[in-house]
Formats: sequence, structure tokens, C-alpha cells
Amino acid sequence: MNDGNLRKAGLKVTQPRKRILELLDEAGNKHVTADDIYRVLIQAGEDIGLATVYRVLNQFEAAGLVVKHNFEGGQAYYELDSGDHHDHMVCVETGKVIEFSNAKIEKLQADIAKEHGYDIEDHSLVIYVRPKKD
Amino acid sequence: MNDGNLRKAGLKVTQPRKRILELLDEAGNKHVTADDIYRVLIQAGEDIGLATVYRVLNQFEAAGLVVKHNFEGGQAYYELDSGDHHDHMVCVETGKVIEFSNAKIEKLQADIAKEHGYDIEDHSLVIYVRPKKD
DNA sequence: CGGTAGCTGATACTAAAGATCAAGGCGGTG
DNA sequence: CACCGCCTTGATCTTTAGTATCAGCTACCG
Repeated sequence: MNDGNLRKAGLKVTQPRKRILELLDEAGNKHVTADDIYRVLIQAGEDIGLATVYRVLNQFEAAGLVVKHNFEGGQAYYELDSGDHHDHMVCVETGKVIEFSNAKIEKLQADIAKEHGYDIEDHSLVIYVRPKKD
Repeated sequence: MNDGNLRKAGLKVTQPRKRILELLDEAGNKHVTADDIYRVLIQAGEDIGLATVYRVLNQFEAAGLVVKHNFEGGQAYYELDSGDHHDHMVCVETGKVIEFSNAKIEKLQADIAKEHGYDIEDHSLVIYVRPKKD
């Protein structure tokens, strides 16, 4: 069923690509690293190489199947592209990631870009938070 | 003159630290990498190690003298902390970086965090833009 | 001026990610 | 349905950003 997405992207429907897509699907709106994916698949007895995971994730990103986030910490995080844009709030204590979207903020950004003579290509907003003190 | 800032941060006023501070000051609101700094200093005939540059930048960041940005591309960018918070707009065609700040956006972010039971610790907003078509 | 705590540069190391390449599998053609 | 070309794969080596280590040096307090 997901095979169609791969074909549309001009990618052969291979075992590793199917597995990785599946896994991203199961992860839902959790954000995983290339290494997370690799370890889970190895654990599951798959015969897969880390290089393949990186390669496939890049292809998925280029194809628009997947979104890549560069939070702090050096590692890239991936999630399936659900189509609806959203931003992220990361708790610096628990590491929890909350997704949100706010039309007003989006609008303000577009306005700011326009003021400077630009069009928005993309944007990345990450709010780092900690639990409210009682 | 800038020595005071170093002392306040509990750091000895050493040659490498003075040089790096100076260089950041000259850079103004341009954003430089650790490697940029290293290369410029070596070029200028200084006897400095790359490790020192990274170490000092971390200390400066911890002391609040410097702000570290994680744009896309894997390398961290640094700039002197001017005190007034601002966000960044990066032109994907020219690489130009424009700083801006918008009180409404800041306020909306605080509201969103509060709604979810969090306080804002920090945030990072980068808008990727391209010149408006005529 | 000394003594010492803190700093430095060289070097070795780690981790994330990309490049390479021989071997293998997908899928179009007959 | 078997074949063959070409895309893909896994293992491995390489690259790059950044950190850890450690012997020697230096700022700075008295």
C-alpha cells in the first residue's frame, strides 16, 4: 500500500525502504534518528546497514515523504511528512517533543519576509521549554 | 576594556580569550564558526589551537557573552550576545542572514508554552527565504 | 617576584554522516 | 517465467565537528 509512495518517488520498492517506511509510520509523531531506526531493525533481525538507513532517509526527504529536523544535539530527527506543517516545542528536562501550529505566527513570519523583500521558502521554529514551576 | 567581561565571567584574561573576543567584536552581526575563528587567527600569525577555540567559545556561551546558533549544515555559528534577542532570516539563494525581532511572535510563543503547562527556556526561529519574484 | 590554580596547544579520540564498491535483487522485456 | 541491466545494498573506509587528555605554561594573588 505504501509501495505507491515509493514508486511515485522513482524509488524501487525494496525490503529496506519498505521496512523503514513502516517503522516511521509506526513511530507516528514521535521523532526518530537514523540510529534509532538502525537499532530497531537490527534488533528485529533485519539484515540492514547503517549506511542504507542514512541513504534511504535522504531519499525520502528529497522525495518529500519525510521531514528532517535539526534540533540541538547534533543528531537529525526524522518524521513522516503528514502534509500539515507544524512547529516543535522541546522540553529540556524530559526531552519530550510537542507539536503545535499557530496560524498567527505563520502569518507574522510571512509579513516580516515580505517587508524585507523576500518570500518564505521554509522555516523552523523550535521552542525549548521546561515544566512550569508550581 | 573588554577584559572586564572576561573577569565578570570568572575567566582569566588570557591572550587567546582576548583575541577571540576581539574577533567576534569585529565580526559584528556576522555569524562565524569555530573554524572561521581558528583560521583567521592562524592567518594572523597567532599561536592558537583549534581545541582552545572550541573551549573558549563554550565558556563564552556559558557566560552569556556569546550566542550559539545551529542553522542547517552541521556547523555551529557564533555571534556576540548584544543583549537584545533576535531571530534570523536566511536567504537560501545568497546565504545572506538578516536579523529581526518581533514582539508579537515572542508573545504568541509564550502563550503556547503556557497553554501546555511549560515556561519558555529559549527558542530558535529561522525563516528560510528567497528574493521575491518581480 | 614567586607559587599555584587555571589555562593552553598538540594530539588522540568519538560520533554523525557521507563516499566507495563489489555483490545482490527488482522489475521490464521477451 | 526466466533473463539481464541497472539500481540498490551492506560492509567498510573516510570526513567533519567537536570533546577529552595531559604535560607544560601563564595570569594573577599575595
